[in-house]
Order: sequence, then C-alpha cells, then structure tokens
Amino acid sequence: MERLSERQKLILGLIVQEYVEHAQPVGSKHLVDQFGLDVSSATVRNEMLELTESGFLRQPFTSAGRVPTEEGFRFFVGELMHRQELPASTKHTISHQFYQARHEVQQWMRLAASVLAAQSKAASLITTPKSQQARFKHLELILTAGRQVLMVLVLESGQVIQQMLVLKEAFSQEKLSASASQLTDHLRGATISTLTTPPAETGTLAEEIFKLIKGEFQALEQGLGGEVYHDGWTNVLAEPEFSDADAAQRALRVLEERPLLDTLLTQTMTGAEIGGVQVLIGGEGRWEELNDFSLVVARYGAPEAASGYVGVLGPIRMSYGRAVSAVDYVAGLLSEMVTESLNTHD
Amino acid sequence: MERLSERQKLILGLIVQEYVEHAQPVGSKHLVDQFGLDVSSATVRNEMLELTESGFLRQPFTSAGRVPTEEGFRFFVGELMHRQELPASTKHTISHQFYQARHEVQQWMRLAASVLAAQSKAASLITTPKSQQARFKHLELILTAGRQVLMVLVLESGQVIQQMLVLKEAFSQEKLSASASQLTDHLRGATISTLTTPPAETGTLAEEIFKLIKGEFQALEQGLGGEVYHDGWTNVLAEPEFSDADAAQRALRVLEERPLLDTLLTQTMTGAEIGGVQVLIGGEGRWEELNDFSLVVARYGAPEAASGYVGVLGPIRMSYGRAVSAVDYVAGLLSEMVTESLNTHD
DNA sequence: TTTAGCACTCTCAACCTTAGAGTGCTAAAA
DNA sequence: TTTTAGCACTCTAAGGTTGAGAGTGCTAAA
Repeated sequence: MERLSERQKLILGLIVQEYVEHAQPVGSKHLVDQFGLDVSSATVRNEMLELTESGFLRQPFTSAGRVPTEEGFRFFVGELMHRQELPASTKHTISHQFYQARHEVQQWMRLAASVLAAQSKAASLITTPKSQQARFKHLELILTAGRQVLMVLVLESGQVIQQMLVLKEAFSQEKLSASASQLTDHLRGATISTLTTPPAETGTLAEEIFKLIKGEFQALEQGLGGEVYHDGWTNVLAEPEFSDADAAQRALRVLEERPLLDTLLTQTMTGAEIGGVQVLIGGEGRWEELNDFSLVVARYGAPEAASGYVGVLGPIRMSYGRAVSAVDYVAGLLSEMVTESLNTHD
Repeated sequence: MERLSERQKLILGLIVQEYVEHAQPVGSKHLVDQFGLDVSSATVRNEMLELTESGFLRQPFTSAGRVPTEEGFRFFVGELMHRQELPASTKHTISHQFYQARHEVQQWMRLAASVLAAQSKAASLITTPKSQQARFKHLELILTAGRQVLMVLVLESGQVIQQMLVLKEAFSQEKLSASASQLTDHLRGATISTLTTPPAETGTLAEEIFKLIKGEFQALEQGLGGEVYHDGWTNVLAEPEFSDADAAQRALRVLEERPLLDTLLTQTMTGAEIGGVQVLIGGEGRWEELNDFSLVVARYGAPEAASGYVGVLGPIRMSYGRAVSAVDYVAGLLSEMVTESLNTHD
C-alpha cells in the first residue's frame, strides 16, 4: 500500500465526511464546490482516480461519484479521524444521571445503553460486568423448605448470585447460618485459584457448599450467563442501509445469536487494553453478518476484577468520531461505577 | 354486524388460512381449486362480495383477490380459530428444559423468550415477574465500608433486591446482623399494607432500615424497574410486511419505548384473568405502532404474589392458532415456576 | 502539474405496453 | 331462489424504451 500525499488524505477525509452525512456517492465537482477547494474538479478527479486504484475508494457504477471502501474507512479511522468529544454540558448531565443510578447495576446498564444510543445515533450493546477474577466476599444460606436452601453469594465486585440448592440432608437455619459464617471467614477474598482447599473435613455441610461455590466460580470464569443490554435499534433502522430487510436481519442476528456476539467480541478485543476503543469495520471479510456494518467496542471495568463490553453497532458509514468518543466516555463512566462499587464493598 | 352463514364462515376461514400462509391476496378460483369446494368460483365470489360489504374482507386493488381486514381477523380469532396445540413431545422437551433452569429467574426468562419465538415464529416479549403484592421474607445487612451497607432484601416470590445504603452513623457488622435478624422476625410475610408500624423506637438503626424497606416496597408496587426479555426479531424481520423499513421501526419501537409497551400491556390486559390469552389485532385503531401487527399476550404468575406478561408480536397475518397456544403454554410453565419458587421459599 | 473541454458511460425516473389475474354482472340453468 | 357459465372490464406487475443528467477519464493546452 503506497503512501498517500497530504492532498489525497484531505480528499479522502472529505469524501468520508460527505458520504457519512449524505449516504450518497461523492463527485469531484461537488467536493470542490462544497468545501471551496482551490484546485479544479479535474485535479480532484485525478487524485480520486489514484485513491481508487489504491483501494480506498470505489465507484458503485461507471459514472457515479466515489464511495469509500472498507479499506478507505479503515484508513480514515486510523489516521484521519479526529474524535468529536461530547460537549462538557452533555457529559455533566450524563455523569449526574449515572451518579443517581449508582446503586443498581441494572440501572447503569439501561442508562448506558440509552445514552450511548442517543449520542452515537446507532444501536448500543452492553454486556453486564462479569468477574473475570471473581473474588469471594460473603455467603448467606437461607432455609426455605426441608432440604431446599437459597444460597446468596456476594462477590467483591458487588455482584450477587442467588442459587437454589437441594442439600443431601436437612439442616436447621442455625446450622446453615453457622456454616455460612464459617465459610465466609474462611473464603474471604478467595479467587478461583485459591479455591482449592475445602475448609473442613469431608462429608460436612461446609464441604458440600464449598463445592457448589466452586462450581459457581467456574461458570463465572467462563463468562457465561451475562445479559446484553441494548438500545437504539430504531435509530439504526432509519438509516438507508437497513431499508433492505435482509440487512436489518443480519444486524439483529448479532444481538440475538449469543455465540456470534461472544466470538465477535472476544476476537475483536484480543490484546486490547481496558479503555482502548476497537473499531471493526465491515466485518473485515471474516464476519459476513457485518457486511455494511461496523462495530465500535471498548472494554470497561476494573482490571482483574469485573469487566464487560460496551459498544455500538451502526452502518459502515457511521460517524466514527462521535461513536468512538461516546463509547470511550461511557466505558469510562462504567469503569468508574464498577471500581467504586468494588471499593465500597471492601 | 349481520350474522354470517356457515358457508361464509367457512370461506372466511379458508381465506385467512391461505393468506396467513402465502401473504398474498386470495382469489375465488384459487380457493375452489385448493380446497376442492363443491361450489363454483362464481358462488364463492358472491359470498366474498358479501363478506367484503360486511367489512371482513377487502381488495387491495380492483382486481386482486381478497385479504382479511382487521375485523376479519378478529372474527376469525374469536369464532373460527382452533388452537394448534404443540406436540406432546415438544411440550415434554420444553418443560424439561424449564426444570433444569428452575433455579435462576434470568434463565427461565431467556428460555421462555427463546422457546416462544421458536414456536410462534414471531418475536417474543416477556417481562420479569413483578411482585404486585410484595411479601417480605428475609433481610441481610452486609457492612462494606464505614457507613456504607449492602442491603439484600429477599421477597417470598424469590426476588432478591440489592441496594447500597449509606447510614446516618456507622455500625459494626454484629449490630447490623442483629438488626437484620430482628427485622426479619418482625416483618416476615409483611406486605405493603401491613408495613405501617415500625418495629422499634424511633431513631434506631432498625427504624432507619425499616423506612428504606418501605420505600423499596412502594417502588415495587408501582411495577417499576422490570426487564424485558425478548427473542425472535430475526424471524419476524424475514416476513414481507417488515421489508418496509418503516414498519420494522414501528415494531421495534414497542420494544424500545418502555412507556409504550407498558400502556399497551396494561390497557390490553385490563380485566383479563391470569392465564387468559388476549389478542390485540392491528392496533385496533388506537395504536398506530401496531398497524399491520398483532400482539398475543397473557399474564403469568401467581395471583396476589408475582406476575408478569408474556407475549408475541408478529405480522397481522400471523398464525394465531399456533401463537395463542404457544403463549398459553409458556405462560402456564412460567406460572408454575413462579408458584414453585414461591412455595419452596416459604 | 494543473486545468479546460469534451466525448462517453451509466443510472434513474418517466413513460408506455402487454399479459394475466380476478373481478362483478348478466342471463341461463338447476 | 340459488347456482353457474360466460364475458367484458379493471387494474397491477413486469418488461421495455427513452431522455436527462451526473460524473467520469482522457487529451491537449496552459
């Protein structure tokens, strides 16, 4: 891939900008008129020809204007784009809302989905924070009936896991509470790796519960079972690229086929730091569900504790500047929320 | 509205059946050929003319076949439809899956959404069970830092509410546990109406917590804060009536605009018993979001305890026989789950 | 290296035409 | 009285044609 001249970069950038706004091929004359370039349309045409040969632009048909290719968008995002920060007043309002919702994870999630959809004008996707490194904090056992017990497991991340158990034999509430408090003392701060030695002799109630907790931790480790919050699909269906029913279906498949979303996220985010925003443009040839679409994702959370993904799905000609900063900002807020709830639970 | 002859009912029924299957206007000749009627197409035409005049059928244009009107579908659902029960083997598989998911409300919900979408071939919508009449069961207070405390509130419905509190002054974990167990004893089985007398002298920790619990119950009473699980939008986007982007948008609005869904549900279901399936066809003139769409809803849960809504959204020409029995069956299963979790928690 | 000029290509919208489906009506048949 | 055959009529959907216009690539001059 040859090096682009400054003028070529300028023209590519303007074409992306115009195309993002109007969803229509951009012609050389239009470009000169619109931006008052001090070269003629013929010159622009020559540059466009080169950009086309380099693979950054293409013509939908012989005599239409140019449209950026996936490659073109990728170059734009990588080198040309400048972030469009949210206005300070908007940020202020948003963070205030988050502050008010600080007690309820559900509420952050909904709020984050809604804010992100509104700011990026695309569809937002957010996974619940999941303890990569679940740390034990507290255990309660509540007798329900006979051998049935409700186990409430509190993690340091603030996550509460409830699980109905059927024990091998019946115990009184006193016995259960005693075991729970014994285990709470013994396991405080334990992670999956330090969760190897049972706290008591084999065959006891405590050992039985211990095994169940361990199972729960293992399931958590695999990242199974999180919810996906989302919003803004109506935004995105208004875009012309979704007027094709098939396109809309492909996009929604990302939401409804959980394994697809999981591989999409893990493969896109391998190697990315928490806080780093990744942009997946047009499926990169590997994900045909994302043809014509792009995904802007970040990971949020507290390293080594709990983290989730937050992202935006929109047409390939989405406003990346806005999407990236919106995702980044929301990811930052969510990270704060997670960290805060982590600290206050210590 | 005049009375329909048996033959008119037959013809209306067949037209609905054909239209549901092929999404295209049904002509008189086609009807005779397809079903081997022992009258001529001319006779059928005469009947169709009357049905059109009565408002049950309409012609999209002068010389197309007939399409059922909303009124026609309503008559069909009310008087002609016979339910298409799920095969016993399918039911068996489904109830087995529910049994395995019985411990986790999240999992029922996901499972129910997925099953319902698959069986009805439409989009499913399920609200989490909400305690109409929240009954107190158990309280835990877990010290986190300083004056910050995690309150875990368990309801008899099995619902667990977690809430971070900041107390007016700091207490030890022992003190908190004592208060929690005191309140648990005092409030066992209490509902919002019996939640009037504080358990202790004013100014104590217990009284402070009591007020918070009361606030929590009041929020619950208003039915605020439930999640909506859903699935099968990709099914429904494949239907021709959704190929129009605007139509797809209108349908998704039902999912994303929470107040819309709430009024839709409450207004449709007023007066309906738990277990009764309601069918809202084409918005009935009141809901323009539902033009061309129908909603099949039931309420599930345990009366006087916790209940939610389960329903299906599809094109107006959906297979009502299948949708109604699928919704009914899933509502029944969910009711069992709720009831069971209610009993085991007593 | 840039630009004016120009022939060329291709789409899109508008218009026309035609085939065919399905009707409603009429008058005869049952 | 009800049913049916026959038929003229209406309207759509699909296919084809046309012209305007947009935007190009090339050439040759600046």
